[in-house]
Amino acid sequence: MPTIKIEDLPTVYNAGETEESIYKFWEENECFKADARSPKKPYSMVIPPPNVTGVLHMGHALDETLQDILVRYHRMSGYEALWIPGTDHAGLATQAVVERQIAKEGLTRHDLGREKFLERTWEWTNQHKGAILDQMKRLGASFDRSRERFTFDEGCSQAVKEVFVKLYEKGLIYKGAYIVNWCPRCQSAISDVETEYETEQGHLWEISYPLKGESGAIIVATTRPETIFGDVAIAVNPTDYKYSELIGKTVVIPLTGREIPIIADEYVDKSFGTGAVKITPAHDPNDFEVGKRHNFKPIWVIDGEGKMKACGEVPSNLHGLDRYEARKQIIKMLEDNHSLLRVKDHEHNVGKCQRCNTTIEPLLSEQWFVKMEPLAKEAIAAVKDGRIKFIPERWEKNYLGWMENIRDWCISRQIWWGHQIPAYYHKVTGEMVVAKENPDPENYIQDTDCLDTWFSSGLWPFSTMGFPNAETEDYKKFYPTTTLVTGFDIIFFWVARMITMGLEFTGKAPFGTVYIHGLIRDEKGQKMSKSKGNTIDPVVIIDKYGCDALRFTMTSLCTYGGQDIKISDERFEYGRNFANKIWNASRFVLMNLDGVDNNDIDFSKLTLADKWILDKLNNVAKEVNTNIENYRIGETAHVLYDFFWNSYCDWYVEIAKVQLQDESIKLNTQRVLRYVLDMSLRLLHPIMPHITERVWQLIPKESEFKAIMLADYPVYQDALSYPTEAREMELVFETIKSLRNVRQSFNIAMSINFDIKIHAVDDEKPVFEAIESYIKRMAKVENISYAPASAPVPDKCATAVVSASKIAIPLENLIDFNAEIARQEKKLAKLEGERKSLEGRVNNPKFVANAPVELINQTKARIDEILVQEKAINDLISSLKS
RNA sequence: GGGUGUUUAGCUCAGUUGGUAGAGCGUCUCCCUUACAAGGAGAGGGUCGGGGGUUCAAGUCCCUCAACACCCACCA
Repeated sequence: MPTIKIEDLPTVYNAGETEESIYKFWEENECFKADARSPKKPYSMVIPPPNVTGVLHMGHALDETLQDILVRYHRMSGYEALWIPGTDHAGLATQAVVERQIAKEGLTRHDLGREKFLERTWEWTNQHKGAILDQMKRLGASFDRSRERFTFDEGCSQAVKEVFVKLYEKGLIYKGAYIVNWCPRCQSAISDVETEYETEQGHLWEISYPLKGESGAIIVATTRPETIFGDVAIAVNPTDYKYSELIGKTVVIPLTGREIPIIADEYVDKSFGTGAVKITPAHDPNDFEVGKRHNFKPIWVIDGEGKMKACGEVPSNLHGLDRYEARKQIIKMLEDNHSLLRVKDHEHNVGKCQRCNTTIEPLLSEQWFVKMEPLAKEAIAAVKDGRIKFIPERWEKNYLGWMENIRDWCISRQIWWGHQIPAYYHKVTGEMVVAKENPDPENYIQDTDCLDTWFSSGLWPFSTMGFPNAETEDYKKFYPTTTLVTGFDIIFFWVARMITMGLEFTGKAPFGTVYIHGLIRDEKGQKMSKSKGNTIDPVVIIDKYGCDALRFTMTSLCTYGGQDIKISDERFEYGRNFANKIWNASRFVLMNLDGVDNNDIDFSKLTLADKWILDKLNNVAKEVNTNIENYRIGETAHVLYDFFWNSYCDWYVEIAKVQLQDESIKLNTQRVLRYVLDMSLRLLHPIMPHITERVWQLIPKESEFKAIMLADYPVYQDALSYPTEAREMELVFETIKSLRNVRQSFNIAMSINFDIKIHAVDDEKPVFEAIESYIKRMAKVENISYAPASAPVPDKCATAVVSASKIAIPLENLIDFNAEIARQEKKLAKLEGERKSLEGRVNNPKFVANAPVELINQTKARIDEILVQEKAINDLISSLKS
């Protein structure tokens, strides 16, 4: 690396330039590559694979940042850290993209045929597969691209087949006709978790079904009159006296005249609508159940495109009509027929396809399912017995609640892009064989359906490690993974399925900890979405503020409780300013290092301030380690921010400027400055990787280290603990602060130096003498003289009370006595208030009896301290008044 | 209908076992002090949503009410 003159570095940190070159440096040196043969303890993680169709958004930025912090921290803490990246083939989403593309050529996938269409989709996928991971490089993600995987690659496909066949053989996968959530736009079944409910303003139509062979009718309420042709019965509650005489009778469906019976079923709610329900087993899940109980044959009247079926039950004028158009026509027909008695407004929940927001059509069809209950047992046990821990804990309840009421998982999708179901049918006999490979391609054809994308992502933690081969080096070294980091929105979709599949097929929980963070929202707390136009593009933020600024800001907004995070563009100024602070403080230190290339501090020469900052750093290191290990990442950011800015920059660096003037301690001060900077950078590195790496490489070193990201992470050391000195240092701070306070109160410019006289109590005098140089420099004091504590404060003085001593500042022509008296009285009132509340406590016998001794002594000591100060202030006030 | 979360300074939010309320931003003063004005120094600002309880002591534990947010289940 060419020699860089620190003085030539810009005074404003240039994030963009730095980040690109630093990331390249890491990649070129293969810093992210994990070694399966390493003797170090493993720390492993898999990325929640983003969709290949995906574009980087703020949710990724948060998720990837948190993962990267954990990986970098463990890598520096002596673990062999592996983070596997990859992407999800995203069945429906990707297929939709390619379909849109070929639509421009005027083609549908059916025009191309399955094979050609898949070719096109692979082509598209291969072009875009790496794109989102490339974007994630801008986040500084230290994942191992040499191990990059894809949920539809050869290895994952093998894993899927293995799992499918085994589950089938165990009887845990079955095929059957059930009501599924059908998306007429995607033209595929979707699972329960892919369905979202929205409240919609609809109508409740009351339709009269005349009784057969006698006068009278039964009135039925429905929200979906277009399903009328699929009715197989009218159901009433068996205990409903209104209808008891009608049960068993026959009614006639208006418009078609088909005859159906009136039956009794518990399912019917007497108080809703008219208390009578039409039963349409082919198009409603509850009706399907009722139909099954009463042995009715379902009648399909709506097809997979959401259009009225061209069948005998449906009047021919409606054939092929869209369901909503048909509804209008049917209502009109019923009106004409005088069968429609009433229309009421009715608010109800309508299921929507999560992907395209199309209203789903409950449709009876033949699909593949995974029987979840037997699998859920172990998945529940693993969380209950602590093999898997959720952070924060409350998600455990959420997970368990879902698992304990688990429903079978519809895994077949009527799409082409994805893992084709490994079931084969004999062309003639129709006999079905489930196997990894086609037993006889001459005579058998494969099931045309594909599997739900989440089926393959459910295997991700072990399919990426080589499964079904359990003998690969990666599998042996890195499986199971240590932590899984994700948002709560995919606990059911993904986390739950990885747990069930992992336990079933590897016998191990796929990860020990599930760290759930909040979701990113806009400044008003609304979900970010393209349609709302309230999205913030992480790349734009990175360009504007820098990646480290983005990471630091996000991290500092993470709470342990995993609250959602509201962000706006300006919030990132916080991280940018901090990065700039790091940059400039580092520049100062580097400019004053005179080439000092080691941290060999001479401990016999440490000053009070040196010991204080070392003690502080030591405690910060301890806190940071504990915090990260307990997933208190936001807290980590706060601790480091406070230490670096408020302790190191605002106090120690300022003090060091004084110490650097003193030749006898100059070198040691340089070493302390260097050491604390070095360690601070390491502590900050997991959160702000680029700037720390950049600065760290500028620090002169006796031997060339490769990178800060491979350096040791600082830990607490007993040898660096100076609690006594740390407390003594408080006197320095207190003195300087009160002098600054006086300066401000009397409007004395920083350019004007003043003299002070310290009325020191005996045991504090030597301490004041020891810290004179700090006081002079940092409070802009010219001369310091001393007087006995008992001596009266001279006239025309502003006074500061510090600890038990008084400091008098002669202000000749400047003093406004009344202002000074008011200032002191205000301070006195505050002290008195505190003292009284403390005295009330100490005088309470119950407090004395119950409170810890430590607290009692502490309280008493504080009261004594206040008394001393009060006396000092009172003396002052009376001398001012006279 | 069931569940979870939130309510603390003007704004956005921290606050680990109960022990004298914190940060960032914003506001007001002063300052280009030779790392940094994306900076430095200082100030002001809160009866911790309402009510009740436990305790010597409650932002923190218990009960209750209210408002908001979200999740699950779904009634034709």
